[in-house]
Amino acid sequence: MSKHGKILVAMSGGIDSTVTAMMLHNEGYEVIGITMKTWDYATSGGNKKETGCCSLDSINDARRVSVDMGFHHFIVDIREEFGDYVIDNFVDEYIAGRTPNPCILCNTHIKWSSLLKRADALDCEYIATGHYAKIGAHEDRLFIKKAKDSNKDQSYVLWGLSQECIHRSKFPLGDYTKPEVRKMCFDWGYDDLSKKGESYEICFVPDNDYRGFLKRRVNGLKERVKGGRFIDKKGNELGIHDGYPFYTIGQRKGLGGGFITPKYVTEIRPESNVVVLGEVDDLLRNGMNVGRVNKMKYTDITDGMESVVMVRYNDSGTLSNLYNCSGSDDLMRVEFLANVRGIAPGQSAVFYEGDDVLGGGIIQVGL
RNA sequence: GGCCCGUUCGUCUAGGGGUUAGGACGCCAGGUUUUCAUCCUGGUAGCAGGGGUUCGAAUCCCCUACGGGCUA
Repeated sequence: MSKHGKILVAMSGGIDSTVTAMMLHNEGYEVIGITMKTWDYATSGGNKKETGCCSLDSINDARRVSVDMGFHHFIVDIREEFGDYVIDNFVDEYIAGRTPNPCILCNTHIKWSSLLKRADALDCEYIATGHYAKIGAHEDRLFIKKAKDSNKDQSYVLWGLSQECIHRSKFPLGDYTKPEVRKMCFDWGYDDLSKKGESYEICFVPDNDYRGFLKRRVNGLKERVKGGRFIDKKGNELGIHDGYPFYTIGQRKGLGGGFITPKYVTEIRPESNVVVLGEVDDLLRNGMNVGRVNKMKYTDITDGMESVVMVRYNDSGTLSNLYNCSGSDDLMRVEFLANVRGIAPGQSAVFYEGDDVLGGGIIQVGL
């Protein structure tokens, strides 16, 4: 039998997950591929693109690669829980005037739990994914660390993983750069795959038009919210917009012209269907409240602890002090040491200590 | 009814005889990006209309149209 036992690998059919599976196979694991069906792609058309987690033709691609490499392959249908949890939350958040990150919600509440459930059923101790991230240890705790390839680092999207999830996860790509992964893919004979581009749509919004998705999903939404007002911070009307759910804090494009400087969305008021526009500097905040905090490296974060905090994917991070909020153990206040632009409620905040993830949460409000 | 001033990309504007008519905002297209965004690069587009003067007119002159200001 295999040297290390069985491991369940989440496969999308793209470069990253394919190389992950091959690496583990070469290390002596018995690889079992698994692909999640999160959404009904039947009507989406034949778009051949890879994405970080799920893609349109992922199921067919993943199955083909698995069969080719001699792995068992399973498909898990999680459409029901995915729809109930991720998609409903996605819609509710926009209706509430916030900006959700469905991929993170899926990671922390759907993907890992259903993978682990399958791992148990298939007698696998570990699951593996193609995320660019590493795992570190501190005393008896494990935590996520930034990947070797800082350009591809995906530790940000993993802040919500529980200790149990991390203990049973492996991220083989964390020690490699994307070019190295591409080369491995090529060297192992998958030259077509190695040249594949990447795509970035939300898996359940294949045309990349989340506004259109919301309109189709929520009956009467388009008519109900259209004709709202753009105003400036003094209350002067600047124009008419399509409806508050179709904007996000910090957004610049799609606001119409006629201004001398670029305008940005600085505030969204769902109750009055008003979107406030302002200058770049109007987006600056010196702190924020973060809810649903998951602590990772340490069991506790002491008040005033320094951390570099990311407020969006690909944000370079800002040195900050962290404070607990009395009365709630999953609510924290972050004070930035330099002003930060575009704090969007609903997005994730992730706290770093060097490369190590201290924890993260959902932004409630900028201060 | 006399006498002045103004009209340049969709918008705000630079330019006052030889410019590929420059910039900003918008828009479009690429790039970055497992969310939404930001950001970077590139592109589209204009001299109100008609006559003159000149080798040459966005620029000088005249008329027309449309906007502002003193005066009967």
